[in-house]
Amino acid sequence: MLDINFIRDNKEIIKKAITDKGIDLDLENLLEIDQARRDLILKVEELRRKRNAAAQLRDIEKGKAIKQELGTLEKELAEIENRFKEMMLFIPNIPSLDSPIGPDSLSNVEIKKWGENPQFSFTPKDHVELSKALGIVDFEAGVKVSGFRGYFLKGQGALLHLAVLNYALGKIVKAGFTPMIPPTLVSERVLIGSGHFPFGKEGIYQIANPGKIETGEEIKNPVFLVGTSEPSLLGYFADRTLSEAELPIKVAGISSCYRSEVGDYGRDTKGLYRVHEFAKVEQVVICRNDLAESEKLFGEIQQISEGILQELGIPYHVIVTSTGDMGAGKYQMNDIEAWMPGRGSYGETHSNSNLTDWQARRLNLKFKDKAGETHLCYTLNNTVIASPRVLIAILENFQQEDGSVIIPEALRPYTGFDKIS
RNA sequence: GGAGAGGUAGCCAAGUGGUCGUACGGCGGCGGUCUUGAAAACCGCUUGGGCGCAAGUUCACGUGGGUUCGAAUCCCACCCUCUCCGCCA
Repeated sequence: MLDINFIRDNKEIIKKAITDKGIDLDLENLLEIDQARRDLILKVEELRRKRNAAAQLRDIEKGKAIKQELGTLEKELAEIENRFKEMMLFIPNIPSLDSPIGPDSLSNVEIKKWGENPQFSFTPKDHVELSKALGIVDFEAGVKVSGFRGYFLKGQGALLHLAVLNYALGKIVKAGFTPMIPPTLVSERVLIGSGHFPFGKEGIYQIANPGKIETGEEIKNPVFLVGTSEPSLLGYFADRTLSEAELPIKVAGISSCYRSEVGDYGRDTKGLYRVHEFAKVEQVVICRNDLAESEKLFGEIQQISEGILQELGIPYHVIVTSTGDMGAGKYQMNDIEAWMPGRGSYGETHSNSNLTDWQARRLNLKFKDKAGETHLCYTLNNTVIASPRVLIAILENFQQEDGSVIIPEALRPYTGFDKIS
């Protein structure tokens, strides 16, 4: 969401953003509705003024007449206001000038490569083969218990999963972030706030109350499972006016994440790459409405994530996400993709985003500056680590000829073992 | 799940159909007087959104409806908090 005044004054910029991001939105129609809305507001307010005056004078006759007219117009205004708000939710953020313009991920641009991809003197296995042989993942049982894309981590697999998360959490806390264990069951409001709604609605699980469904009752306050702790962490600060002195706020959420992946039925159907349920440590930053500062923080949280892969010794590259691939709310987005020998390609493990004030406007998240004026905050978020996806990179990159896997040094204090065999 | 109480500004809290959400009072915060400095005392200032070039106007007392010329106040639904009971990791 953007400021309607800004939209009115910058039609061409908005139109370009809509096109570049591939959003289905008729800006001219929105502006017409906006105009009609404002005309109506003038009329309604004038009538309300008269109504208030008549009531003050106890002029019952006049009051009754105004009430009639006002009722009709207020109903009309409410309808148009709703349509306006709905459309406003679809207004995308303006992408940064550095972002490549293109419709999809094919237009993403690699800007950095780190590490050397391992050269194997034997035929390397993929993580599915490896983990089955090592007995650390059970896909069949996962499907039996949970359905498609279900999995069990067991033994050293379960320990490695927890080790990775604990290691990452330790790192992010050391970097000055406040660790948070947020709700994963959230209201619609926070998902609209983060921008996951209305765009990615089908990707989010809704929790139904079966009793209510069966009796045909309407679910008044639906709840949803988050796909990342980002909405929860942002929701924590919704409707607040922070003081400039406490910014930037840095928090890290550790949570389960749930994704229906309905748009990706046929993709990555094997293994741990695309699962319905995983765990993630996520970093969220809230800062002043200063573009330069937000870009600096964007770099900082990028470094934290890259530092983790470097310490683990996992080769990766960084890509700048194109306008069509970054999502409506984003000003800028970088993905980190780790080298996954089993795929013979990189696979996304981290996603870093600067949303400027797009989320803050939806969330009503503000700060008061030293002069006492209030402004919207800027928000950013980036993955610290997501498991089990990162396990793919660990298993496949550090596999040995005998099928065992060497654990990166940095993880050993957390696993308690240096090898899976 | 049952019974009861409640939701008003940063916090506590008054207001229960007609001068005001320009919201009693208190705390906190900010500024000032006094003081060598501080404390205390005293004085003053302290909600946000929309529309409008402006003057101004309108909205907001948990949320959404309704009754009324007029609603924080009456009615309905929903959400949330607290207390007690029940169940429970």
